[in-house]
Amino acid sequence: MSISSRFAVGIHILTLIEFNKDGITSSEFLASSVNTNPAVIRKLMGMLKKAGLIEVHPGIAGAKLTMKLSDITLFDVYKAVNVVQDKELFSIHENPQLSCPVGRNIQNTIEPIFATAQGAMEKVLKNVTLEDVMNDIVAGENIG
Amino acid sequence: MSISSRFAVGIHILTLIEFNKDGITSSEFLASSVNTNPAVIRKLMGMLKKAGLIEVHPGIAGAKLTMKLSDITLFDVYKAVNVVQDKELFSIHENPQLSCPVGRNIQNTIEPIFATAQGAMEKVLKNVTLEDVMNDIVAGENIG
DNA sequence: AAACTTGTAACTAAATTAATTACATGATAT
DNA sequence: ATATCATGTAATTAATTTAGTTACAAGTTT
Repeated sequence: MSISSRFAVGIHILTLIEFNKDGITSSEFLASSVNTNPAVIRKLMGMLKKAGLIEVHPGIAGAKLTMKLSDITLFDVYKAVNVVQDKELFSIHENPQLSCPVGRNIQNTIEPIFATAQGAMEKVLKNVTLEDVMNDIVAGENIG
Repeated sequence: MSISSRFAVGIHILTLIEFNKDGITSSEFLASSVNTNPAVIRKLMGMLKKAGLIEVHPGIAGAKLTMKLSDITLFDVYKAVNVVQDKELFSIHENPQLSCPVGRNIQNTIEPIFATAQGAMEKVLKNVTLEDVMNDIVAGENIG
């Protein structure tokens, strides 16, 4: 199964807020670019706000970033939108048979390997900032 | 969301087949160690067989590995049990608004980043063999 | 033929996702 | 102050996936 598109949409939201920084970026505006329902966007905005990435206020139209794009990594977004919990990218079967040598050791053996694999994936996300994403979008505009 | 425990169970199955190589490793035997239903195990056995990792025959009790543990990586198991498709660890929202600069570039921008992150995770799995897993299980037996 | 095994299909309950609708609450402009 | 518009949030839905369960056909052995 795949990691929720909340992550991709979260990146989209933050990038577009910056792209539209001189205008008002409402949930409806974002929803139209993402092509989804404004309520979906508002739920995500709530998560991004809770993580301290954006500033939004009830009744006041528009969201703003709280930091520079270069200070926000994809890992920050990934954590903000809650798509994968710590050490839970891979699930391990519960209650193996303890009277079996394999059954009683498999969890302890596998867990650190899975954690390492998850960590390697997350490290890539830590090394990409929203500024990198923005630059690529702008380049796509100029070349494509 | 998490990657299916089919992966962890697949590792369990293969390791136990080797551990019990002088005996007969039936789906019922495996199911009791994993603590699940034999039909679940047989379905996984079918996947492992299709991937060429084990040999099983209708009507004949027991499965055997087709290779040495040191020749099977966790990545092989991961692919065999079909838990994550190529370039699909992360899902990306479909149909963003093409009239928006961010909407029309976000997919192309994000895709390679996600592929890199997935690749980093999978690289870890490629660098661990079932022999490593077995050694850790044996060590757990001797120390723990 | 009886007993046992693998291979598979059909069905279930639980969990998650993404979308949708609805509405309370907050802010603002006329 | 009231109409208007935005955010915040809850409830509901359909679709998908998972893991388990039951059942049974087909192959093998004794």
